[in-house]
Amino acid sequence: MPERTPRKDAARNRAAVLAAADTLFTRCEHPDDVTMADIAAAAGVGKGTLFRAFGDRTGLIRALYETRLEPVRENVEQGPPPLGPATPPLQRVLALLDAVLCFKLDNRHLALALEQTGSDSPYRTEHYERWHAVLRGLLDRIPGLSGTGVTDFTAHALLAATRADLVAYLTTEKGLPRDEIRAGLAEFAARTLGADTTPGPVAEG
Amino acid sequence: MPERTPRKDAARNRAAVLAAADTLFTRCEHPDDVTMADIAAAAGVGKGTLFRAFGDRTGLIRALYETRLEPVRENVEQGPPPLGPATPPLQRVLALLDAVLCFKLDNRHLALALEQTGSDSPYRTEHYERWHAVLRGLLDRIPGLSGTGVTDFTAHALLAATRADLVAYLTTEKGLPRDEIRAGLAEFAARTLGADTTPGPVAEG
DNA sequence: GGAGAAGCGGACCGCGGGTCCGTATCGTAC
DNA sequence: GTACGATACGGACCCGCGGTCCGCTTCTCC
Repeated sequence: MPERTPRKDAARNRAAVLAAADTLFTRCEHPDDVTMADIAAAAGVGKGTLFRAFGDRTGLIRALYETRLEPVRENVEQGPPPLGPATPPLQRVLALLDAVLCFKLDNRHLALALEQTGSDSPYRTEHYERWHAVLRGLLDRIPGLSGTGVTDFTAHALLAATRADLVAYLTTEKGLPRDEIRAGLAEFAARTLGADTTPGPVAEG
Repeated sequence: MPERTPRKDAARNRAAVLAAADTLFTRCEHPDDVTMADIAAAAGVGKGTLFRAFGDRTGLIRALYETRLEPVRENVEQGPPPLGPATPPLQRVLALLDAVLCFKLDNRHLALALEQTGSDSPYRTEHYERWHAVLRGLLDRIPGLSGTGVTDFTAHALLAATRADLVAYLTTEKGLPRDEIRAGLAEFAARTLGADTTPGPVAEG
């Protein structure tokens, strides 16, 4: 439990690996194209180092994902409206979903890599539990939804609409432009929340 | 294009492999536990036969999935209400979603295996396109939704709420009972469709 | 600067998907 | 029934990837 501080070279290498993995996942066509050996080589590091630092492939991807996600998390937890806590529930739900969607659009390959890490459910992650808890809490505060006991499922369902492979499919296969997907999600969410449909343009976070 | 009929032993082996794979996937804890060699052994067949018949692992899983799904498809396309075509759109959407959900509950491991076939998007399948097309067609006929141009996304989003890994997570990790999930999905769907919430009990198909 | 802990790296391993080809079986023509 | 080409069989084999191991290097602390 003393949580001793890591050695200098270890910290440097860890950062190098994350950076290398980031660029590799960004450039690649499909997450499987990026092997652990590739990442090690790109980081100028041995494979052992990489596994020592992150445990396994899933651990590395998770760490990278969390790192990238950090700014969004911060914005949600203590940022200004419309993402921050001062926003009224309904608008904040919409803002949050849009933020998650945009994140997945911007980090398509990384999110894909994370979600399709075969042996490990994408739902068993810290950040998913976090999003779900926040979303559920907001839904409970929306009139007409609270107390029905289905806010839990609703939160899951809304997040499911931002799944990385769905996003990848809509953009890559179907060629849908970014804003069309955002508008689709926004209207879908608004509808399930009982808000009237106001499809006005959305500002980028 | 002549599509010559397969040899008798080939047909027999194909059936044996499908049957073996079915029981193995049903029994297993996680889809990855079932290897191609396992399936071949259980079917009393060489690995070569298996790959000759189905191309690759994905092909085998897809074939098995489609086979299992066939009755549901038939019911939707030409069965009696509430799944069949005679049902008014809104109710039929609900019935269809419930049918898909029940299918995934009943074939959890198989659906999981299919959806997490790494290198191949679960959206690029015949049956997904089919469900989506049907659903979208129904949504277009529901007053208050048609013409908005978002029925396409809505159909995707509704189907996303039935994703196999979400279902697996809710049942296995969260321990939610079957009917609670069905009720959750039903209410969620009803809400997005603008129907008032009538959480009455649902009959099993 | 010396000792010991912490970290490094890349040869190595096991396993699983996919291939290959000599052999067995089937369908058909006679 | 038999002979023969086409088709399918099967399991030894290959390859690539995630993950491990251990002799060597580098850091840290006194």
